[in-house]
Amino acid sequence: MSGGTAGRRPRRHDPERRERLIGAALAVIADHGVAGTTHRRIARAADVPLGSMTYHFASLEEVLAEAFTRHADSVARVFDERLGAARNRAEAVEAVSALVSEDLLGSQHDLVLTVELYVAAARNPALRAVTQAWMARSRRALERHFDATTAREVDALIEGLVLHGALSTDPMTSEQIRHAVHRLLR
Amino acid sequence: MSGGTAGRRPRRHDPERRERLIGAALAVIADHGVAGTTHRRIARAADVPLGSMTYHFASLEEVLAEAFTRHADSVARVFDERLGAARNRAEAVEAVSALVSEDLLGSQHDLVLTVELYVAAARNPALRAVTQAWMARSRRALERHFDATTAREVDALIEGLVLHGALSTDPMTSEQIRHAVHRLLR
DNA sequence: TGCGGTTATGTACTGGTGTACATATCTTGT
DNA sequence: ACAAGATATGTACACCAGTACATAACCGCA
Repeated sequence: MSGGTAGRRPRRHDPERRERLIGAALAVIADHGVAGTTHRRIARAADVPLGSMTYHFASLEEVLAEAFTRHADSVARVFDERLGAARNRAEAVEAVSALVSEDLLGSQHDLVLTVELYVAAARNPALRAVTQAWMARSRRALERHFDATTAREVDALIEGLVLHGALSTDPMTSEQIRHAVHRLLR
Repeated sequence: MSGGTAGRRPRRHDPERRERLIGAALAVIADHGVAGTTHRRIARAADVPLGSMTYHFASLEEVLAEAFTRHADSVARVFDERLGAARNRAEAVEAVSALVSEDLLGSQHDLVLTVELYVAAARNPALRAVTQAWMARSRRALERHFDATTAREVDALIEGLVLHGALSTDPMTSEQIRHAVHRLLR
């Protein structure tokens, strides 16, 4: 209908295209998984020609690394904010509950990205560095309110609750999550 | 050296080849991830010709489904045994600790397989059924000793401890794991 | 023993992939 | 205004994947 034998498409002035591409990559990963993420799919999602990918990124691995780095950063920022706002231990416990049920479990998009990152990191050293930096940052945020041992344990519980929520057809309610967090930290 | 222009290789009588292929598939998944799992790689790992794959399985998806089903079964069996042997709540708590630090975190092979299953399940309904049956079975085993709410919470904690252990360069010790489990179940 | 169907094997085919690269067009600094 | 370099675009190529299928060898059974 619209295209047919489309001629050369008009060149677009598009600074920050690289950033847009990273965003498109995250969308594709969320939709199709790392396994289903290709140069062509990302390009289509961002509405740019294939060649634009190879111009802006040296390899597909580089795209993935940048995309996951951005994802981890954005989740970590929320983590920091939630816990930074807490003024005492009770508020911190509440912050963790809210973090899990509202932020982490709230968006199926982010949920899937996180799990995809986990498995990709298991095999890619660059991505493993990303997850480790992220874990360290989370723990540091938790240690503003809890001792090191406790921080580590809560971190593991959070991880489990998230994963459980991502996979179960019958995910836990906010109340159940709050109950679990309180129970560990009581 | 050995092959050159190898002629037709002698046909082998090999009942249970199908089962062997499933085992080979698990090895390949552990080594290369689901993304890096191909008919050819599995065939090479099991030392059978490519055509044998398409004879025994209708599709690669079918191979994955059968492989993960076997994996989940074998992990669930250990789960059942550990908790079945516990005679009271204290022993059950100890069983969970041992389960995590010895069985679940013991083998890098199984660990990787589990994470790979998680992400594959996020996108493949057949595999999602596998994980859900597995989750249900775990919870049932836990409910032999704990009420439903507690069972669910422990299940999540286990999941988190395992994932944490799979990704961290600095995994928790058996003592730390025991401490975390006791803390939730105290 | 011979026959039928099950199992095994090699190979061809189509499609999609990452990447390289020649070309075209724009922005920016002078 | 103009050159130079940065950015954009289309296309080609080599490679590897899943799958289909024709052929061959074997087992079990009458």
